[in-house]
Amino acid sequence: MKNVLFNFISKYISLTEDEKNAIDSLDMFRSVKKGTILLEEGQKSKESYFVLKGCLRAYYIIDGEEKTTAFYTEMDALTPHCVVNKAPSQYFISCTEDSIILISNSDIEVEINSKFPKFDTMCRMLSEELLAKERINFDEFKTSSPEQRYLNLIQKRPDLIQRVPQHQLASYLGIKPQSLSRLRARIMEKKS
Amino acid sequence: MKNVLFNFISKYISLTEDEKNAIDSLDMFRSVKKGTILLEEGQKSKESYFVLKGCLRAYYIIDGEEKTTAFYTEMDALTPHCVVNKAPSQYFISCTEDSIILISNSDIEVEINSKFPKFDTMCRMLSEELLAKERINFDEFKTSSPEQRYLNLIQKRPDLIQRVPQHQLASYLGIKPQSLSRLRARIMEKKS
DNA sequence: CGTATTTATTAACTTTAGTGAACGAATTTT
DNA sequence: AAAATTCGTTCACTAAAGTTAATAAATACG
Repeated sequence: MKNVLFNFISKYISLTEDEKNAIDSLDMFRSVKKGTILLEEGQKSKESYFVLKGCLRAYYIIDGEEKTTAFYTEMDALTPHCVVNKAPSQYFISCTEDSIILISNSDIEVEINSKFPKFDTMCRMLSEELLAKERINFDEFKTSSPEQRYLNLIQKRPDLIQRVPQHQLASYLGIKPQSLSRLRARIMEKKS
Repeated sequence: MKNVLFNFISKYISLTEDEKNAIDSLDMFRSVKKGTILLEEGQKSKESYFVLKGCLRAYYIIDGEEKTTAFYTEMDALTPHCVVNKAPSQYFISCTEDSIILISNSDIEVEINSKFPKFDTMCRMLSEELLAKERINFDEFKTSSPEQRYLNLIQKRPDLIQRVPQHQLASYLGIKPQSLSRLRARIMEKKS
């Protein structure tokens, strides 16, 4: 698992042995059981997550209903809004599978970043990249119908359709579970 | 206008006179006329933009139709996907008003960032902030109906409704111009 | 200035999503 | 193992968005 992390980092910066040891000594790896809630609405957390194995889900509870807005899987990084904003979280984050994740604390990050400016650069590159990706994603969502979004998801993240319950996928696609069922039936119809 | 920029920067880092002069000497301020296209589909640009005054619009052309996905106004920063990705742009960026903007080049940014690590930190903070905001925005979009999105826009960016043509707003809200017209009529109906 | 084009609205009709309810299947709880 | 809950699908119905077309208003252009 350590190597998975170092491989990921090496896409952005190169690390010396010293730096690798520094990261190692932070002891950020965590095994979390399916169903564990990492962040709750109203909480002021300072934790960011990096998924090495498994799947995290972000969801709101609006009028008593769960609204899933994001899934984070292998190699996905997530800094919740409340960490950046220093305000109570508006959403929950839970594990949809037994997962191995990296948890970092923003206070420690500040320390590390000032000790190793390289990390600052890496974080900058990573969040610029994630921002660009997020925008493209949003654009695709805006410019397509629920059916197109579903077909697009099959192409881009086929694993999600297997590993995540249908009703969570539905709100991820911005629709109700019944509509997703219907839409899937419609697609099957067309194929035959 | 210079002061507007320095005020913005001061939210993230503090600058010495030397650093201010360094920025100044880059001569990045540009006046652009309404209608100017800053980035075209297929282009490999290295330019990022910061809006001091005016409004930029990002749009795709899909099946011959313009699909507006974003507006950038005063104090908004924008690094197009193609700059991060080093790939041809999928969308256009144009000025919807006479504007004063800052144009920076990614090659120069790399230089500046290595000379003044502070800038690296600022860029990291800025893009982390923008990423968190973008996600919240996307979440709101996903979890609400076109009508709610429109009402939300009135609250959050009332200026846009004034300064931007209706049909561009429509695709920004993920719907057709006719639907926006109808939806507006429906809201008026309810109020009375 | 008048003409052409673009923009916004309205209407009729079609398609698709939301809603509430019912049902069996799967999963969890006891 | 039985009971309870959750999940996915289907159905009938309602509400809202897409589509096509017509028209009026605003804007741009020669």
